[in-house]
Amino acid sequence: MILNRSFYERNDVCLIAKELLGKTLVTEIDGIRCTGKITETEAYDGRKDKACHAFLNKHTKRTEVMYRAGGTAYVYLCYGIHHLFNVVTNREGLADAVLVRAVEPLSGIEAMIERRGLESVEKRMSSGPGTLTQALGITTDNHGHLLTEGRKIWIEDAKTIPHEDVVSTTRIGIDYAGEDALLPWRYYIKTSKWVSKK
DNA sequence: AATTAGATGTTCT
DNA sequence: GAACATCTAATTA
Repeated sequence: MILNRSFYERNDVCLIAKELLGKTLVTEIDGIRCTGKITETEAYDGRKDKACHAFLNKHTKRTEVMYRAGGTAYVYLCYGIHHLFNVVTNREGLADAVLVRAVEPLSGIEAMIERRGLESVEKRMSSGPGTLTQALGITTDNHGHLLTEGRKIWIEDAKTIPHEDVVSTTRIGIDYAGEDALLPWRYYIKTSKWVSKK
């Protein structure tokens, strides 16, 4: 079942980031269907989190879609090279988002290997925010796409990971955010090897 | 095993 | 110009 608006529009981005663990991320790009189990996420809060691109209601061309309704894809180019995939959450006007940082490949493996330029499946294929998007074929073309329609990109429901199997720790690459860099808003599945950094 | 350099669009100074 | 929600290959120790 495809996750719908009521899942994404809740007013608790950290809860949604945790609940996204274990769910299935699906892409159907260039006619190829690929799926992966979400194993690592990070939460960003537009109102109280300095690390968020939309902190203090900041509007730029890039952040505009973060203010849309929950369930919208926010894809941006990082370091001029990597496409990072986020899910916008909360109601329209409240700019929260969850960054998907790693997935475990489930199907469409051949296409993922091809896109990543690998010979076989290995950890580095999709455990990292820049690599999973490359594996699944996600680019800034998908920026602003609705995840609730089952077209090109969506997320399907799956069993929620039990609380004791979820690790909550600090986020990566946001040292510039001062004290907010210490918030334990990165979540990953303890038993999974498909995690960028333990 | 740990550190460094190089790739490079968008945004802000 | 500088910084940035990164990754890889090469270098150092």
